Order: sequence, then structure tokens, then C-alpha cells
Amino acid sequence: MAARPRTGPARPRLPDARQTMIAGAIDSLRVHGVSGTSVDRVLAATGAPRGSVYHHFPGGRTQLLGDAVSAAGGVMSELIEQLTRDNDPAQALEQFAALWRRTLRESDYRAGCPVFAIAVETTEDTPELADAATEIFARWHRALAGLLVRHDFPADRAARLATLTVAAVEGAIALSRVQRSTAPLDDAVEELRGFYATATR
Amino acid sequence: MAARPRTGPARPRLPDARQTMIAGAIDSLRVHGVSGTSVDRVLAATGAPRGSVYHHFPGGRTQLLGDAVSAAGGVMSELIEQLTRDNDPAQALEQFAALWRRTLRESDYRAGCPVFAIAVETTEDTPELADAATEIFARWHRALAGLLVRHDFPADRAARLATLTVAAVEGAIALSRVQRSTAPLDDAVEELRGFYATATR
DNA sequence: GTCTATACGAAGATAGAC
DNA sequence: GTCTATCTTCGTATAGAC
Repeated sequence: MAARPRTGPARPRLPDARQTMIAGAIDSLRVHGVSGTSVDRVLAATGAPRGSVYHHFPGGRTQLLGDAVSAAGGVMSELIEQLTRDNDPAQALEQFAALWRRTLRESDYRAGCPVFAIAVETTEDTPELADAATEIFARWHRALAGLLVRHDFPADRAARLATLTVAAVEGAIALSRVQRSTAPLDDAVEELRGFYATATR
Repeated sequence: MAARPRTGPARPRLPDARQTMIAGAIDSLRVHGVSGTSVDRVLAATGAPRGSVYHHFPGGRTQLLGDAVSAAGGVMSELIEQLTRDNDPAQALEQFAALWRRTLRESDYRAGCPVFAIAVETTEDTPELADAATEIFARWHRALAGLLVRHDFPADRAARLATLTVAAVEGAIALSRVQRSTAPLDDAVEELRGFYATATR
């Protein structure tokens, strides 16, 4: 990923304009999706001046979005890997769902998943985003399928069930957004957990 | 993409310019989402002239999108109601999935669900779209939950399982798009069908 | 009634002032 | 190195010609 193009020794970690813009882009991706995330919107949200974007992201809007997705995907992946390392399947799912319930409520049901935002839009001009999203989903799938295998699911069933879980949680988050209620997420997760418990292994 | 016969300078004045524009808007919603669906794009895809939009849709872009969602939602709802009337749960799901596999392949994994496109974007300027989408999802949920109840699921489990199904199918379609393969949809649906079969009633 | 021409603003990008 | 001013293109909408 893009390394710091600065010279000199250990630069102090200042509250970087670059990091701020990436955070703003992630927020916008969550709420407005890819097409809805304009440079203008990010600038308005962060208060950064216009030219700064092209100083920090020579590739312009495309690079800003790409870096935002990588950053968001990295953080979410680490979280999922931690949850799937320290819990059994039902617990991991429940903790993940709890975080999403909170995000939904705190954003007034406006914010969704920034990685999923890429999956629901075909953008001819930025195919690299699709590749990045695919990799991130694969990482989540790997973590979850591994957890299921460690809990005695056969590999093929674990793989399918991991896919179902990712699809269902992402889908339910979207339904919860439009319905302005966590009920779809709650219901989907409850059934999934029942599935984990009763599934033949 | 709307089929457009190129028969010289004079386009055949076909069924209805209005219907053609709605169809074009639906196609664009499927591929590019709400923010990505501009009037320009619909015009380019349909070959309709600029002013026609505001003649047929005095409410402009907002009305065009609203009518497109209503039309698409109506067609899809009738299909789902038919499938859930004439089949058992596993069959209905399989037939619905088969249609989506076909759509994914034929669109080269570019087209998704036009109603779901609304659920994944928060658009402050068009809240009526969210309401329309909510109603359509409710209609699908009703049809599916009813089918499950008729197949001996208790009402509360049927309701949750219907939510899980809608969320999982929509989520899996998106994953299939970005992954350019029907595998996510196939896997999610196979697990769901197993769930239908083994679930305690 | 259909379409062309255009006004007006938003958005991506760049040049150059400080 | 940061920001402002500006170019260009795209997008929504309207006026008005035919």
C-alpha cells in the first residue's frame, strides 16, 4: 500500500490531513456509496481545502476511494479475525452483530458497510475497487470458515455457511437501514445462530 | 441495457417513450445504484431526447426513479408471490435463485436488484424511495413467511426465517457480482435450503 | 406533443499564488 | 508545501422552436 512519501527519520504522527480525508471518505462510502462519494463531499465533511486532495492523493478521487477501502477493510478484517479467534461461532456472530446494531443506531440508520458499498455498484471507471473488495470479503470468509471448521463443521459445509453468514449479515444491515430498525439484523442473526447450533456436523 | 434497433436516423416510435425510460432507469439502478443513475445515463441508454423526461416525468429525476422502483418492485413482487404460491419453500427458493443466476450471467455480473440498490444508499433528497423499498421488501417478506407457515413453521420462526432468506439472497447477489461468479449465491442458497429442511417446526 | 438549445450549478482536476 | 482561483465536463432543469 502507499507508503509515506516523506524523507527523514521517524516522523511524528501528527493528526494527518491525509488520514482525516481517508476517514471522511470511509464515512461517505458507508452512507452514500461509491457514486455518491464525491471529492466535494469529503472536503465539506473534513474541512480540507480543495487542492489538498491532489497533493495527498495524486491519483485523485479514484486513489482516495481505493485507499479508503483498504483502510476500512483492514480494520474490519482485524476485528473479525480477533472475534473468530477468541469466540465460538455463535458468540463471534453475536458480538459482530452487536457492533453493527450500535453503528446503525448511532448513525440514525444512515451508515452501512463501506466494503459492501462496492459490491452493490458496478463502476466501470474503478475496477480496482472491486478487486480490493473481493480480497477483503475473502479474508472475512477465511476467518469465519476456519472458526467453523475448528468447531467440527466439515470443510465444505463450513465454507458454504461462512458465505451464507457474510451475505446474510450484509444483506440484513441494508434491510435494517432502509427500515430504520435493527429488527432485520436481529432476526437474521438469531436464525443464523440457531443454524450454527442445530446444523449436522 | 435497453435493446435499441439501429434502423437509420429515424428511430421507430415504439410502444411508449415513458415505458422505455422507466425500463432504462431500472437497468441503470440495477447496475449503477441510485446515485449512479443520472438522467443523462438513462437518456444515453434509451436514445430518448432530453426534454422528454420532463414531459413524461414532471417531477424530474426523482419521479423517474420513483416510478422505476415501483414498476420493478411490482414485477418482482408478483413473481415472488407466484413462486411462493405454487411451490414448497425449497423449490421456490431454488427457482428464484435460478432466475438470479441467469441475470448475473447474462449481465456479465453487472446487474443486481434495483430495490436493494435503494437500501444500501442513504439519499437525503429522495426519502420517498426508501419508503417504497420498505413496502416492497415487506411484500416479499409476507409472501415468503406465509409459505413457511403453510409448511408448518410457527409464525415467529417463519417471520425470522423469511427475513434471513431475503437478506441472504440479496447479500449473496452482491457478493456474486463483485466476485464475478454465482458461487456465493449457490452456496448461500444451498445452506438455506438445508436450513428449511432440517429446521425444527 | 417532440425535440433542440441552453441556463445554471456541481464535480473532477489543475495552475499557480502565497 | 498549502490553499485559492479557475478550467472543463457532467448533470438537472427549462425555454421555446418546430
